[in-house]
Amino acid sequence: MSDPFDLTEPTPPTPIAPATPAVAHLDNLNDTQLEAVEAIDGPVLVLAGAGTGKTRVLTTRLAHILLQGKASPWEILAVTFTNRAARQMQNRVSSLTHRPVDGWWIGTFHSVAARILRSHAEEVGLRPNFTILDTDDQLRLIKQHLEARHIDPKKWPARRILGVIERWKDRGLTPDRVSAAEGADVVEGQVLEIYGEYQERLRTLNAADFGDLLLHCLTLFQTDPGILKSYQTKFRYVMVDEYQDTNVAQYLWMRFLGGGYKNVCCVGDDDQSIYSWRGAEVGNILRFEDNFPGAKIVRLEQNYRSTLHILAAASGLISYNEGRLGKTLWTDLNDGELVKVRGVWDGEEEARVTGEDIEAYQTKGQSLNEMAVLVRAGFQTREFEERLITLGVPYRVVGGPRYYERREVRDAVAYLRVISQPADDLAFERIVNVPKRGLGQATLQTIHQLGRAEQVSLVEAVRSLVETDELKPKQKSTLAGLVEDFDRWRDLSSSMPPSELAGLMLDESDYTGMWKRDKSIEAPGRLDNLKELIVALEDFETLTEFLEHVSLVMENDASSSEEKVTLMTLHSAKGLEFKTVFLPGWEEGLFPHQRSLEDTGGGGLEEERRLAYVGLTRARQRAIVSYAANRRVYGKWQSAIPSRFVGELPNDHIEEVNSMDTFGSGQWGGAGRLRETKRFGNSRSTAPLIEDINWETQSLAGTASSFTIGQRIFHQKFGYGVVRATDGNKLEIAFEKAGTKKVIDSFVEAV
DNA sequence: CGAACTGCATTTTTT
DNA sequence: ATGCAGTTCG
Repeated sequence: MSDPFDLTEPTPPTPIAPATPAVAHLDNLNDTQLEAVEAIDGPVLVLAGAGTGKTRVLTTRLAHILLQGKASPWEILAVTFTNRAARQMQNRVSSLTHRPVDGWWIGTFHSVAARILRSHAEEVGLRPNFTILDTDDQLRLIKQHLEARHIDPKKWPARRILGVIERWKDRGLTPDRVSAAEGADVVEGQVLEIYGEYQERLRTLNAADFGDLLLHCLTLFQTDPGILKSYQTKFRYVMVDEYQDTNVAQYLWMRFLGGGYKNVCCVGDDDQSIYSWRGAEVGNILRFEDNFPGAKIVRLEQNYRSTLHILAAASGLISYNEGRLGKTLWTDLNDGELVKVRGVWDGEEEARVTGEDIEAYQTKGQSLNEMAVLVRAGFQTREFEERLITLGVPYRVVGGPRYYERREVRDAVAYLRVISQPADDLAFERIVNVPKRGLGQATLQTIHQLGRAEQVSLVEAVRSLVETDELKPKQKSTLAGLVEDFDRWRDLSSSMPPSELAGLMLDESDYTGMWKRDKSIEAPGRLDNLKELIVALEDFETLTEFLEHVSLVMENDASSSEEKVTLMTLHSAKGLEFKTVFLPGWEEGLFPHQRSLEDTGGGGLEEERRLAYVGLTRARQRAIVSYAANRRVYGKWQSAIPSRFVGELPNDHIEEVNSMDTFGSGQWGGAGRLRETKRFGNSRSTAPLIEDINWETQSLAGTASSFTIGQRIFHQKFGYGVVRATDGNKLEIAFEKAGTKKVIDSFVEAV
């Protein structure tokens, strides 16, 4: 089958003929899974409950289509939300079909949309090498517009404005399609105008934000039926993962693309819809049958992940939600352990007891990799981190700042962007005075003015400015030199591989020099990141290619082989599973979170409940829910009552664990509880006595928290080592015997 | 121009 | 408690 319009495709390989008519890939599927896999024609909705083998169905189905010779790899579109999911699907389909993934259309919504858009950029007013902006860039742009309109940024934070605009984009609304009444209450009704200006500005910058990748595709499909048709003819099969998380724009997008053959298959679980706050529309999955008449619905209800008590607890909880499509999960597995529910005195005790549990399970032979602490909000990981550090239990926190969001990486990328695309004002602004070149606000203002007046990019404005006497001599010569550098680097870019160019540019611009001179503790790490970036660049032939990779795909796989407990939010835990799952902080106000109750009314609570459901269903063998009677929130102590979700867990499947029993102190009664708690507190306990003693010990030992990188130290448990990094009172130490660990400084002595 | 200061908000996150 | 952003001072 030829592919008339897409010239970028590799030579079409011969369609896959089933090597043998055997269908080995269908072995090991249960009846409903098989039904879903074999239903390849017409619209299909697979309602896949947690742990029911969703990924397996999706990948097997794709492989099945290929192996049946129903379509060639480039005729199937499969979209996911995350790169991780996309990669997983690629790998599994590739191994099922024994074929490389080249030229397949398996990717995230955004990467596929970008791929389509690059081929037709001109149709929506962009050039093919357009830049993809990230949140930081977006905010800076919005701020500029707010400033121009003299809007008080305190009253109307850029975040808020951007939020409104993004929700419009999520709904597939370009500025001209937003009804005038909308946003009337935001910035005195000016948001819509700002949205329009913002979009215009993006075009001038030859840039698109993430939302645009989809939105521009929609425009393209609507305005050019020929192009739409060509894609509709191309994609014989369309598959969508995590359908409950799609927003309206994504729904429209995939409906366009699947509109030719109407062989669309969406997989999802309405009970795991937890992203409405970023525009996901549960209605997409709830209304699938209306949107795709004649759709076949397959329910996957056999759970292979969790033991009965966990599953029953989760099912009981989620049954409090209304408006579900409804599934009855069941399992073959044994009853397993009851879900433990533990009340504790405060957050510190919660962390301490959890830490003890983790050590106990580890002693019993369970891998730390199989344990996770899942929290509602990011700041909650802190207490657990501190506890695990004192215990010397390795952990990793998922969801910190991403690699490409780090300052040095963004700066370096900005340099590349200026080279690749001189019209990229945002990149230019970012690095014009980094490293410090004595070009401040005033200078920038002048450049901006001219740029606006002449309708040219900032770099162009600078070119004219240095011909005049508008600037002070010093700034003038600096800018002239800078533009010269840019030009020289750009010339080199045609003859030099990107990685080499980047190295040269970062050196010549004195960017690396800046960090080498920096004496702060982060500086060495930043230089490492820059080196990493240059290594990453080696995989790319062109700058454009690399920049797309950075904005859409790149991530930090700080994958160490050492076993670690995982700390992360419930949101980022979706799709994962662990033998043992700790679910702390089940208190009213924290979980369900106060904001979710206020903002979205009833819908907010249900989404929180789904989040709880997601949390429980991550557990294969045991789940431990806990709540504290007291918790410090923003530095203030607050008392809390157990989450309503605790009460919604069915009694038959839980056991209440009194944490005090752990210490055989049950006989102490009420007042004793408090004392007991404090007595077992660690050095950070609020009990005055303990704190005083520790201060004294510290000063006597002479171990102030002034360790420096490279310093040699001794630790009671791990022996000798060298300080690798510091973070407040936390130290990262490379021990001679025990490997690299994080420890608290008071446990370490200088030698 | 850059460094220190003050005020203020502070769920969840991918691309 | 803490960080970040915007403002003020040298």
